[in-house]
Amino acid sequence: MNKGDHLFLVDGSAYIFRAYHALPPLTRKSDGLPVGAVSGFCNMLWKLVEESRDTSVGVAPTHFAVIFDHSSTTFRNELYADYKANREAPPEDLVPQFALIREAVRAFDLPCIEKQGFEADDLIATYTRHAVEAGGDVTIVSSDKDLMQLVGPRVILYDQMKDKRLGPDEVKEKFGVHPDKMIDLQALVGDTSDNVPGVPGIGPKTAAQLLDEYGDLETLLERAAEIKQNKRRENLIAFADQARLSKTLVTLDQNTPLDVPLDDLFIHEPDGEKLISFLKAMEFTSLTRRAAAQLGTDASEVESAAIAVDTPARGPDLDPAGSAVAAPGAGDAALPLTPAALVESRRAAAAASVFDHSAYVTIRDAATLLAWMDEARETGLLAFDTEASSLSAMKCDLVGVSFATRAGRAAYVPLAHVSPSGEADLLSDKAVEDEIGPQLPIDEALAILKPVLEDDAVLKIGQNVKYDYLVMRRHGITMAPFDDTMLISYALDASASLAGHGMDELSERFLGHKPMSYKELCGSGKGARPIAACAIDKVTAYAAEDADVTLRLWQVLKPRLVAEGLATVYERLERPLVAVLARMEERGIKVDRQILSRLSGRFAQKQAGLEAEIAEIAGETFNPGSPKQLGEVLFGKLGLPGGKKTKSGQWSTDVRVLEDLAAEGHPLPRRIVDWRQLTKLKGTYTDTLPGHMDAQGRIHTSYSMASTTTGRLSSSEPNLQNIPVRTEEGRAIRTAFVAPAGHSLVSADYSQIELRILAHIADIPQLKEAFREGLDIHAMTASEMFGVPVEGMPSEIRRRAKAINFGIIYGISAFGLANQLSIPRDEAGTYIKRYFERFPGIRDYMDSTKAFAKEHGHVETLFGRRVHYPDIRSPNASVRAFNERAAINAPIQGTAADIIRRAMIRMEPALADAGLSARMLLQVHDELIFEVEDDQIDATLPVVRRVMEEAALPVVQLSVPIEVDAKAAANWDEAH
DNA sequence: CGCTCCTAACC
DNA sequence: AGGTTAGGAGCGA
Repeated sequence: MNKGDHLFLVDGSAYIFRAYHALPPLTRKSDGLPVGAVSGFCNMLWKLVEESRDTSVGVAPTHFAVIFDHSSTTFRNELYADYKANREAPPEDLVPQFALIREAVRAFDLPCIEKQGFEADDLIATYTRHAVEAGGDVTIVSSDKDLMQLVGPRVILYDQMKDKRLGPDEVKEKFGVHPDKMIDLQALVGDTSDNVPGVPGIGPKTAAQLLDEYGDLETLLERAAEIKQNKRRENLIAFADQARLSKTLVTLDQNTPLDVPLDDLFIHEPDGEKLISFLKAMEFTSLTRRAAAQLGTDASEVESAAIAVDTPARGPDLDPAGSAVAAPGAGDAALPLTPAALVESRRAAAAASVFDHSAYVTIRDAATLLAWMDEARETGLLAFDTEASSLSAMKCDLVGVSFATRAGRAAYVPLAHVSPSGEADLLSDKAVEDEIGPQLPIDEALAILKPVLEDDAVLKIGQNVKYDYLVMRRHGITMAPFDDTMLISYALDASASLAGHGMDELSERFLGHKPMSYKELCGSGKGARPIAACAIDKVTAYAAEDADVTLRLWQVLKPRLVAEGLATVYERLERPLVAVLARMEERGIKVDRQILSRLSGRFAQKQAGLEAEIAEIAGETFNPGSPKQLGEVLFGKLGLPGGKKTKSGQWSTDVRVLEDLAAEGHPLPRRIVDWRQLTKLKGTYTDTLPGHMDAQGRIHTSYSMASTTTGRLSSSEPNLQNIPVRTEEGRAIRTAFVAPAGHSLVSADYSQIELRILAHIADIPQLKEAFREGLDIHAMTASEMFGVPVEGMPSEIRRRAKAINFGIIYGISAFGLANQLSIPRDEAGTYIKRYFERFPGIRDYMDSTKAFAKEHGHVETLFGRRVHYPDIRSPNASVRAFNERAAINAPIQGTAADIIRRAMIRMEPALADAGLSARMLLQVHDELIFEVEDDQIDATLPVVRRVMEEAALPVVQLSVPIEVDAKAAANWDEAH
């Protein structure tokens, strides 16, 4: 190659996929051979060759090569096993075309280059380097951003589809960095399609900005501590090595050994006959005609080539019917069936999962649905998932259901899909059916599903079953029995550092597979469409995949319960609660709209008054809701002494700061505090709750069983576990929670449950004694610590002791206690020391819990619930300390959570046995709320109290009494 | 539009 | 200081 020569390098593999996806699927030759991608490839290549002859556009090539990936594993996999790990297997009908495409390149008389163990990109990089060193120019035909790093004064990238040429300036414009910084940029951003990790939270824009500021990746990583934004700084520090690894992954190898030297890529005149004969064999008539005309060959005189195609035999891991994950019974039978062996075989099988969307079935008639239900009866298993119009189980409409009977075998039944064109109202039913195909009438489909969903002999498997359970209940079906993969995962792996138990996450973790996302299906933001208006074949792929994933997750996770000794936790504390919570959510609690609206009005008035005063005092109108603006007014304009700063360096304006300022006599902070409280009450409660009411005036919260680490429930949409109680104005909101005529609300709450549990677990004689005698526990603590008699104790002393008691439960620190009591840290330290002297059992408990957690990586409640704290071994002292405190708290908080769960599970049968109609509505961690017929109140209270007080029995007999206060009243405020 | 930060409601 | 959910501000894509 000489100066002035021009090398064209075609990224053949990228070309193939573009050709495949650009063309309608399943283009076949007359004998059935799929050739769609070959056709697209030939057309693109032909066009490229034609264009490149036209010297008016660019420089005509003197050298030319088409370069392919050879194998899926390269040297990069040695650096990083997961490289390209989430690449899906190529579509089935594309596989036989790979060989044909290489044939095509040869027919064009062009060099066809690939090399074992190297990616096409590395070969391209190496040829590019050789060409540039020889003084030539290079055009790389590809749009892959991985190749941008090669762009330079003599090297451009050509996107043939878009007819765009990218030189250094265009790269800079597109990515914000020059090509020589592309590698650093890619290392930061990562690449999901190649599974290059990058740094989380850094996208192309941020990366470009950071590189612009710091110059290059290494400098950036070294100086990461200077970055202002919290999350960004932490990620850059935590993932620095990951960024460096990413950099080596994305850096192309320019020194690949070449089997074909650069000079051999010299172009020569194509052999017309060879090309025409190939094109004829492929039955590409129009391209044959064009090529014949251009090359001056008479196509009719050329014999069609004999093309031998080997369709590779499908390996077992490509079998969509799913030997990938063994069906229970079949694949497992040969194993020694110890729990651990079963777990291991399932884990290995699941990790090798292959998903094939094209194997999923859309069911549009009764006969097919019946046949699937027969299959479920045979296997005794049915993974089941409902698709509905929203995430709110109590409000949504059913759109379709999907299920799987074994790994890889899954189907979707569309039930209420509408026209994607969005003209549902204008179209007749007939027109809709013509557009989207027939759907089983919803009643007919549910009638077929019902006997199986209610069949004792068929285990239903779901992910977050409570949702599906509720949706089906609203259609008259009560699912049973069932397993819930989310709850199994929660019982197994509840952890502070591992994120969650959502299906996508579990799938990636256990199956190594990223399922189609809801966004991918329906879009997001403005472009989002309801699932009912999405193309049914896409919904089939999505929904059936969910059922398939759920089934496979169950196969991996369920055996772990026994192997890890958590079956009891799952079966006694998790699974039975699903239906209990579902019924509570279904019932909802009655709310008086009038009371809320009156409160809103009152709050609004006060709020307006305060706003006027605030503006008056500040001498300007500003938004008191903006901590930023408020900080400027208080500490800038008014020059008040600023105290704390927040993590991001702003002045803190939280209650504590404002209260302190108010104590110093300035009128503004007090009003801000009041304004904030009113705004909170109004915005979060009185204004918002009415929007959650149904036509009957009831609010149905949704409980999450798997979103806390400790075993507590959480409540959302709306959160009914944080309804105000502390202040009088806040409590007024509780008066709006009422019972219907002839009924009252009963509130029953455990008294000091966590402290009692602490007294039991840590075995503290004085505490246990005090609880047995029914003494004031905080006063007793104060008396022990400060030597003050309980009689006539100043309230401040008791307050401090109370804070310490709570602090102990929270895994006390001098810092935290000092903060809570607004006292110096050394004083708080002295308190803690004295506490430990008085109650040495507490220190022993804390030390042994920490030691246990460090050794095992988890702690346990009295009922065996496990909470994992892997980070308790962190080298970072503050991370470690945080995990230690959490590990101390978890057995206490978690045991309390277990106890109330047990009470809830036993409550309904106990009430029924007593012939009572009381209905459990809400749970607020240590409190249960019921709706009770007025004439049954006296009979109900003792039953409720007894079930709650005896909930730990017979598994655990606490050495302190458990006490429950229960009261009936017209509204929640008075009952509490 | 979506994310982070700050604040605040609860046990 | 342990465990949560929610709303508004502010910012960047």
